[in-house]
Amino acid sequence: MIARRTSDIRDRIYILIKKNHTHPHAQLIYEALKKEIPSLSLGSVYRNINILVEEGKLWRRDFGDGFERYDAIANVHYHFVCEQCKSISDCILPVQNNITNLAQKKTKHKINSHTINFYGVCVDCKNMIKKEK
Amino acid sequence: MIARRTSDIRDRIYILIKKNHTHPHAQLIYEALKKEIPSLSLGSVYRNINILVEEGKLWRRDFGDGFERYDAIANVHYHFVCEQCKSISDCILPVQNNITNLAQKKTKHKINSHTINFYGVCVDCKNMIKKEK
DNA sequence: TTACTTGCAAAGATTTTGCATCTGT
DNA sequence: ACAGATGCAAAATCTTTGCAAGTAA
Repeated sequence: MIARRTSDIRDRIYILIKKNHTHPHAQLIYEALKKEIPSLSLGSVYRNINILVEEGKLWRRDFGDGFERYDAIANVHYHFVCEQCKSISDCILPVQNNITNLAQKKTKHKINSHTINFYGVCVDCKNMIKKEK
Repeated sequence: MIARRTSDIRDRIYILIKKNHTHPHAQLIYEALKKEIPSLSLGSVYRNINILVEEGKLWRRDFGDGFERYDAIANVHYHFVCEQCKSISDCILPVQNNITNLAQKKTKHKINSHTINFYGVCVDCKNMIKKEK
């Protein structure tokens, strides 16, 4: 492993992703931190995110909207994706270990983990639709 | 809706995705069909895939490897992603409607559906590892 | 004939990378 | 001083799009 020096930028990126449960992508992280660190460059955001992923502090998540998004690994949790506004939010549910067991019985592949994404309409979009009626 | 004419290319793309359970991405579909239709262009593959998605015949799937992959909608099923070779295969398991119900109780968002991805090591990679030992 | 489809190449969008400079240790 | 970190811009990768030519109905 490469010896890492401390990096204020890297620390801030990690804290931001950890605190923010909307799983922001690189551009959004860049815009948020640019306010505090005007000299910040987008390349550094990408580079540091990749280092954090390598170090196992972040997980890359893809929700199919064309951006790489990230999860600060703390506890396993699932995700909700709004089909209207494409927003992503955490879905706190007990880890369904029985699903992994069930799947393991059906396949010869070795299963280590699983992710679940729920799709639907978020509260905000539901309210918006109500008002339009 | 736009009036669609028949298109041999579009038909072949649909059939290929339907038959092939590895969820190939555009470039792979292009390479496979190029053998049969030498004049084929990558742009047409992308355009036709998008039309099929619009028509509801395909679903876009993202497994986080930087490519858009596709599913010919027939029956709901889950996926297995090999962490080593990144291959994707179907994981046939009864639809876990209870999970959707469970999640619905925990959130105010309206949940319509869910996807599950299992991660681990596929049979081929397992065998490869065995041989190396 | 009309207007959808195609090939080609250029343009877009997101992410990575080379290089000179800066900085933590 | 050394090696990692940064800013900047160019490059790489995947996908979309404009345009002229081809073609199903």
